[in-house]
Amino acid sequence: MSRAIQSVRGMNDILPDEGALWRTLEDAVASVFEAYGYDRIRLPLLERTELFKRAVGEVTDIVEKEMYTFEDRGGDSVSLRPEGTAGCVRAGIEHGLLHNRVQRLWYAGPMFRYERPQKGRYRQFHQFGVEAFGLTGPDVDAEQIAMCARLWRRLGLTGLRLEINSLGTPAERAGYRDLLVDYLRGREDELDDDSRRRLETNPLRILDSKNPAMAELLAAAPSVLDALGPESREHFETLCATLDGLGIAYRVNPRLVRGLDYYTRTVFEWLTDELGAQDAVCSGGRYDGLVGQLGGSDTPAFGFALGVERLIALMAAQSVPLADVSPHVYLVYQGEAAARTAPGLAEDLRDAVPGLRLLAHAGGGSFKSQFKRADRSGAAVALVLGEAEAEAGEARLKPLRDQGDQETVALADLPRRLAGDFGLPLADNA
RNA sequence: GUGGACGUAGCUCAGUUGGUAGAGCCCCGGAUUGUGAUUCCGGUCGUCGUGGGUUCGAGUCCCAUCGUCCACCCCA
Repeated sequence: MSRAIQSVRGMNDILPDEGALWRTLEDAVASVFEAYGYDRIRLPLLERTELFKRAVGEVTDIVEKEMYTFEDRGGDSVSLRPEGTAGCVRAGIEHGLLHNRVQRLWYAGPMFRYERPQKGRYRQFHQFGVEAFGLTGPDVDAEQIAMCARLWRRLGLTGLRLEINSLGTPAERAGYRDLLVDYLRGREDELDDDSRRRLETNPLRILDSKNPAMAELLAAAPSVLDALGPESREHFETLCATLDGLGIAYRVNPRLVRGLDYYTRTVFEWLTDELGAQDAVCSGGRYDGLVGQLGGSDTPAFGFALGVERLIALMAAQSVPLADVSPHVYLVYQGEAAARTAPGLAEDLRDAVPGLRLLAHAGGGSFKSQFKRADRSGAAVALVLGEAEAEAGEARLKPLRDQGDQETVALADLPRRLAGDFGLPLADNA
């Protein structure tokens, strides 16, 4: 026997056990996003490395040490996407989707980052992403935050906290950066090693350091919000007022910064304290400069991404109600006559009752083990077609979940009976 | 990349100062029971993550390696 091959580290199989969880989330996301008029776009997993360098930022950790980058056979440097916005903007520019018009898009799929795996953090992970282009005002900012809130309600999730902040225009942000660096330089001996390193590379990220020893130092640091110009300030204040009007609670966190370089003005994060260290399930913000930076005409934009594995974990932790994906009917058949009629019967029932989930299985072994299998399938009822029933043109119907009495039903009556039992419509010609 | 914990049957785990591998669940077969539940009996599955070393003898000690988990870091 040869050695079994394992999956690549940090790349997880999503087993059927989790099917209902994923399905519930996918359905909710699609319907909520569509309710706001967002259209789905499907994007490649692989892009030119240059795209991410320009979009995400050359000196970010993501680009410097977390991308799966390699040369393809033609010698071009390509990378597995570490996030979705860059590819979405690239596609929008390439196909003229963003030119002089408003565009609302969403996408879903796996992202790749070479990190050390831990709870809520994997090398292949999944995101739902939303991007709106061509809208300057804080109303889109509020719209997308409201979409998130609606999704939480729709899923039945509770305890998610919203934090918001504004980073200002690139110029304001740069000015603030200098202010912050000056402040921290003056206290360099109080900084921990990580912060001292980031002073050179990405000073804003020092603000969300988890080291409690830094808390006092950072509390006294200058705030981005004070560095905002009048227009950025008004944008932020209008956003806050809109959220108030919508009844969406939030906390202004002037130390909330994002790891990607392209954000301008509004940034936000939805946090939970039920998932350990990886506590952000959703985050995003405004990126008015990115489209121009990637070669398109200047176009304001706002977007966010949901971490699917984290939301799934939260849904499981909160025992949220799930879509039922188990079969309605488990059809067991045994004997020659039954074997002839059962496959046709199964097809006819699926035709006659659209939406009916029917699993058909040729019976081997005793009916006892048949019923066990039927039970395990999660089906609501067993439909038993033995030799005698097949001859007589009927079947035995037996509830599985609570052991009720079985009854005999004529095959001709089955469609109406099953449709009624499961609240499904009958096909027009049935 | 750094630190810590852990890797024994499909799953959850036990395995005592080193003496040739166990339980429960699951699964399969049977008995009982007028249903597939309960109860009872029987049965299958492991080169104890992998490779070295110490020893008469290692799941148990040592080294290496791979993997998992948690935290840092990073971020969804």
